[in-house]
Amino acid sequence: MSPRTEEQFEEIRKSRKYQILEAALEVFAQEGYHKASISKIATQAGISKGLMYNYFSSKEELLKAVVEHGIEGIQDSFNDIDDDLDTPEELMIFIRGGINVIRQESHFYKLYFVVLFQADVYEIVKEKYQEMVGSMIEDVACYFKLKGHPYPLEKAMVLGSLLDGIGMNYLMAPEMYNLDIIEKIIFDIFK
Amino acid sequence: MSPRTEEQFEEIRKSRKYQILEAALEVFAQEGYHKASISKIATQAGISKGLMYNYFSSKEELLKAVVEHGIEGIQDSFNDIDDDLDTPEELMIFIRGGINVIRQESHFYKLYFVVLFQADVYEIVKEKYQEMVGSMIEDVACYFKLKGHPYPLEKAMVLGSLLDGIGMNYLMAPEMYNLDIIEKIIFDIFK
Amino acid sequence: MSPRTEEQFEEIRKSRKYQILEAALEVFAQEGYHKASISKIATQAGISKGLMYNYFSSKEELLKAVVEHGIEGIQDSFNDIDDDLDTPEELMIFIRGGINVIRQESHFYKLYFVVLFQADVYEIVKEKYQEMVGSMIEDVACYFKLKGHPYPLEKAMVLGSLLDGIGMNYLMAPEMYNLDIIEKIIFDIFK
Amino acid sequence: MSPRTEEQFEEIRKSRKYQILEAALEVFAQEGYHKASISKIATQAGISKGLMYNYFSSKEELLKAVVEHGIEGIQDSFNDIDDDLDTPEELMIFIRGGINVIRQESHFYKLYFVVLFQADVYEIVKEKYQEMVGSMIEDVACYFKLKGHPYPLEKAMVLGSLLDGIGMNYLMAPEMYNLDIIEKIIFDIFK
DNA sequence: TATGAATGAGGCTTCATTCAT
DNA sequence: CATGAATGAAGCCTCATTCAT
Repeated sequence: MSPRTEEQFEEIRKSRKYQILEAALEVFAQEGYHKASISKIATQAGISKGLMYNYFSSKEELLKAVVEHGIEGIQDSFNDIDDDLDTPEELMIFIRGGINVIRQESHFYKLYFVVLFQADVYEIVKEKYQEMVGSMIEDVACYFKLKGHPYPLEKAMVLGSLLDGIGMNYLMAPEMYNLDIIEKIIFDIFK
Repeated sequence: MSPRTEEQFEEIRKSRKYQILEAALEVFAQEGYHKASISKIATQAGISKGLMYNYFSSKEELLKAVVEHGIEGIQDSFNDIDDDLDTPEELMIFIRGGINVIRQESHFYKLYFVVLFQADVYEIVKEKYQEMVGSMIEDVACYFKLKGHPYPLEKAMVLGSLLDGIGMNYLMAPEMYNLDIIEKIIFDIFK
Repeated sequence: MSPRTEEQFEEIRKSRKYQILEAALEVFAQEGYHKASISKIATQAGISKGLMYNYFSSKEELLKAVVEHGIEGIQDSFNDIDDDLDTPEELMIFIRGGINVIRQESHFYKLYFVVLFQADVYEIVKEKYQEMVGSMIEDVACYFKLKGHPYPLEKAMVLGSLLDGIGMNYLMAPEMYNLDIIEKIIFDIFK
Repeated sequence: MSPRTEEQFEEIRKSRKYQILEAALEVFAQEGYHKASISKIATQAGISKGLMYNYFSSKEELLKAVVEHGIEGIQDSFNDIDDDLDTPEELMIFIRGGINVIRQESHFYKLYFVVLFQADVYEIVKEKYQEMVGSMIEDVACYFKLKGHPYPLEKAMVLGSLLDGIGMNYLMAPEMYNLDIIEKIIFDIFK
């Protein structure tokens, strides 16, 4: 067997890292930052505690990486929509996108809330989050301004908050929230 | 000289208990259940760690008591409204009530979220919360049914979620949320 | 009401002290020295923790007093017998006395073992105990010497140990030990 | 350089575990369960407090393991005898075995008593002890039944109690108990 | 004399992190 | 690169003891 090339090592590292990030996302979301233990995350990722520290220098760094990783996922989900937001139809698509994130990225969404309300944890990832949220709100505010709404920014905030609230409650009791109907109601409100 | 009377002891206990509950509410809301330490809560309350256990038998019990204490506060805020919810005016009063809670009971509101997303912690106070939230949603659903809305329950959930979302975001960045304008927008939506 | 006389005070103190000693004996025997809490003993005695310290300056002092108190009880039980030990009949009476102590003073007997095997606790009351045990062994050894036994001291120790062992096991499972039959067997052995 | 093999890890764990069990046996026997601190046991074993929990999940589990460990030791001491108990010679061997346990496994013997009289502690290891004691008593009762004794079970209990009592007193003051002479006396009694 | 609030040391346990191999 | 043994700080909780009233 010839020794592995540098590229192969790089490949291994990348896939390991992904493995760890996925495991960490799940555990953080399930248990919260402080309750989640490195040990459990390592087990979930199928590696040893020691190896974790080869990839992430501390629990905090791991969380930061998980959040970055998750934001990328969210942004991918929104990417097709984000571009333009001019017509009501596009707003509907945006809203539907938001609700789909709730449906599909529930792990990350949960982490989002878990992290948001853990002051010391939030500090760690504040910047990344605000960047993500800010740009979305801005886009939507643009739309409402275009439509002549007197308080476009606040209206956008209301929409954003509504989606957050739906997501939050849906995560708590998915069986009670019929997202299809709720989507219709939201359409009806913001059309 | 002479020993304290029973009333004196009761007085001491009552005021200490209040003192601890307030401190705990603040620290739990700030730090989350797991990060908040009994030690810190005791310091915040100006007492020794040991004394905490003279009033609450465990951290869990303390949390339960804090939540109960907080719910009482909330219910006081809503007291005048709870009764009937028939006219749009009454719904407006209800919404204003919700927003006032966000404004005034921000500690409890934060605790509400902090607890909601920590599965193991939520388990501790599930019952108390569900009772509070359930009855409110029901009242609002009744209103929408009365008004002939096709999905009254879901509509009520949307309103509830919106208030939750507003509360959440307001807590994260109060300086960015103009609650007066937002109140108007919500009125406009649900009138 | 005329103020209480000094004698009355003395009377109260004595009866309180007795009350505490009885409660402590029970709790110590039930829970062991380290597990037993002053709080529990006080409750059992029907007084406050603080008052305990008016009568006994520390937990250790309390234990010492309990043991002294208990030894007095045991010695009373043996008093009628101890005097002379010359005939087999008298030995029988002695043995029966020992077994009756097991039957009747089980609290103290239990404390005896509990204390005996708690090195630091034993240190506290070593002297008292050894004094009590030593004098009994001596008496019995005298008897066996009189009877011409080659190792009277050891024989006495065997009898003493047997009674201790019976007591120990009886306390662990009284329902399994038929003391009447066992008494007969012992008689048979040492007659 | 290269990572440890699984066998190396196993070796480490086995020897550490033994080290801890020995230390724990000594400290538990010396101090009793409640007084013995994990801290002290760890120090005695020459390891850190934290490491203890890598091997035993709690103080209770540690005690259980220590008792099991001790019972194995005892059973080794009795191994040659256990089989049959038919002739007086075999009973003598049994008795000698019991006395040798007193002599050689004094730590465990002391633990036996320490645990026996701490109700809550006894509860932890009840099963293990009862199994050990029960089978011994049974064997001896069988012997006395064979010999036509009217109360074989009680006679066996008397022998068991005698050994317990000897053990107890020997542990309290080994210098005063000449086990060789006592052995002879016991032989003489039960022959 | 009598109470129980208050303290603080110490015990059990968890867990992020380090390190020898 | 990979493992898990090992450490130590920190957290929850208990309890003997003190003290104001």
